[in-house]
Amino acid sequence: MSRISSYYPANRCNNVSVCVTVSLEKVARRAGVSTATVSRVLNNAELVRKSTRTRVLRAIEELKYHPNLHARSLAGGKSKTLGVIVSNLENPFFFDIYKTIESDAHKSGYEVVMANTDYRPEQLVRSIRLMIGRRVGGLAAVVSEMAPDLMRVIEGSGIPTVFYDVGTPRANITNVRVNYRRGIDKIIEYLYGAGHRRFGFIGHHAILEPINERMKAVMDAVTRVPEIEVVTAADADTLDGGKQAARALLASGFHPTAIICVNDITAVGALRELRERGIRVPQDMSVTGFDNLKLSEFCYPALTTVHIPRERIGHLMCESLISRADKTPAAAQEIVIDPEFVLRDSTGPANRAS
Amino acid sequence: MSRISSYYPANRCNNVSVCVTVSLEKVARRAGVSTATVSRVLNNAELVRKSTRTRVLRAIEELKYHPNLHARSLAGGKSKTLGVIVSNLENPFFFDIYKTIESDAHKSGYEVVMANTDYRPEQLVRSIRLMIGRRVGGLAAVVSEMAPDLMRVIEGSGIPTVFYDVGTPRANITNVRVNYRRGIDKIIEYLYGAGHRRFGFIGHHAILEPINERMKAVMDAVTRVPEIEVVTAADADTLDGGKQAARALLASGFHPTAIICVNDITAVGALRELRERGIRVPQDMSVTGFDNLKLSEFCYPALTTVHIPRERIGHLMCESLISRADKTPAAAQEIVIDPEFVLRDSTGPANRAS
DNA sequence: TTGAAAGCGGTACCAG
DNA sequence: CTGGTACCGCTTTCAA
Repeated sequence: MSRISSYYPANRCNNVSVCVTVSLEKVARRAGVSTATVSRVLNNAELVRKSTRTRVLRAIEELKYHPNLHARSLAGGKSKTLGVIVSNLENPFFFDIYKTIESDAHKSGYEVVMANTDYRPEQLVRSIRLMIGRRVGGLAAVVSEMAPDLMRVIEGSGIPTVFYDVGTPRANITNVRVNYRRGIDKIIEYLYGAGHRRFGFIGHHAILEPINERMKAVMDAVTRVPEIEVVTAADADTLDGGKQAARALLASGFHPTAIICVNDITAVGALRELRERGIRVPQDMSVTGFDNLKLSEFCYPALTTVHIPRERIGHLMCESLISRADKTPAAAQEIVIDPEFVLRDSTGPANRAS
Repeated sequence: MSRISSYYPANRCNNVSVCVTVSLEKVARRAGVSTATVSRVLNNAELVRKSTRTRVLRAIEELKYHPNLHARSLAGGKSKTLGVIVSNLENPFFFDIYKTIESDAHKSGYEVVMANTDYRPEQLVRSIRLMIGRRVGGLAAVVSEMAPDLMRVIEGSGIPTVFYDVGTPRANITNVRVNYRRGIDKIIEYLYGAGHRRFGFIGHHAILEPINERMKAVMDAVTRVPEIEVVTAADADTLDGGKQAARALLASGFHPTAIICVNDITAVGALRELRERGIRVPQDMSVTGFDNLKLSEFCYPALTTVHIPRERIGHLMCESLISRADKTPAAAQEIVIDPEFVLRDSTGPANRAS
């Protein structure tokens, strides 16, 4: 139930439009100076006589003047704005990177505009166009999806860009990526050592393509060590998705002793499904995550996972952008990060009885 | 360790700047038409002869033309952009509302720009100025903090605005709020009925002010029922914050039988602290959350909490904005939502032994 | 130190 | 249907 009460009659809009269009010119007129002077006060305050400045400032105050940013960047030609595109801000993995970029950008006097794609390629394209249209000074794409000839569009725009996870280096495009294979290998190595031979792999739709590195790393392990068996399942990159995927996996008839999840979020979802079925972790089943989110310490049992340094990634991406945007010509490059294994409570020796 | 490899020498930037400034005019010239015609093709495609349009479209394609959105909104005067400001996007509570607004906005042809304040009033002010500067067509503020005379600035801007949680209705400002008191009362009522008399209350810094409704509701309960005792603690609105607050609470010497948390995130943090100390939930201690995040079902034990309909709130906020932005003059109003109690596994009878 | 004026890249109205 | 053109609000020479 909700209560709705009107506070103002619908037609009480008289004095609102007063301030609808306060332009530089009006401020100038009120202060008895030219628009150029007002502009100077707003920017290089030095070049204006103090008394004049005070007068202008007062006019700005009285008129509640807010400069039109569109006009500003149109006239100025420069941007001081970075665009950040992420696949799924709901997953703290992306949020942590986003937040670091934003924070660094602010420190350098940049504004940030964000776009979320929900892993949808059309949305990615849309967002890229939007960012180009806004003439951002740099573009960071933390996405797992890709769209045909997107790279060419970006290259054509000439905007300094940095991709995480996907894409290839180009003239104006730098790439940051994590060596997921190494991470997966470390997990399998550990589990194998603990006696596990039958693995379940839980991905999410965007990562399911056989081209994906994490997926491939798992499948390659099977090829390498014949005694290993793997069955995979995938659903959305959410808690629910992980739960559903686990359910599908367990319904397949295959009986893994360990479930390797593509990330911590889906792992927490899987934990829930196991708990509901009375399958104990790690006694009956081992579960691993990936990312080392804060949540992986707070869930129960705490997740064995692989640490991906999200802050470091954010710093690298932002720095790459700003250094190029500020005309310090740097080479486009590729940066690869090695992840580290983190042992917690969700894994243990294989339960041979099962 | 990370490997860094350069793919391109630093000075290979020759053909990049080719496309740096493709304007309407260049497209027009290439297509052999006027800028007005190109503009028409981009907007009211109907009014242009098909052959002409094809020619223009081809020129756009060849030049990789992307309209400058700043110029567009400057000339057009209108915005088709909504601003959304939130306190802490890291908390899914805010994200869920944000996502709903964004989705609804897109359906109505609006773009969305987001700003995160981290509960900092200065950041709130900064963000509001930014949104006004961008001349957004509507502004949604999902924030718990407030800054002096902020409401006046917004009212002065004339931008259709909707606040969640804070603020008061004005000429152009609508308010949506949840009756937190009712939610807290339901929790206390349930716990009291289960025999609990000594409560701990965990807030977060932004909510700690005694003016805050949730805080007050708890304190009022104490006044109403003399046998109830409450001790409060607060930290950040994060998993860690909840954990720290729980630790502080338990270190105070006071021995509650139930801990009421301001929201689910801090509750999950508190659960972790209790687990580390070997305090069983709910046998030794009951814990409640607030918000009914997805996470509250997936944590262990699943949280007893209060449901806040975040999607509904998002819909309401967005609709309020768009209806006003599209010149359907609607009254500014206040909308109050009643939350519902959700019983799960983190609460039980008071443990009289403790 | 300050003002006048030429754009920045579009939109939209008015003629043709 | 299409072209010419007057702005939109601000920055930035160039002169004064």
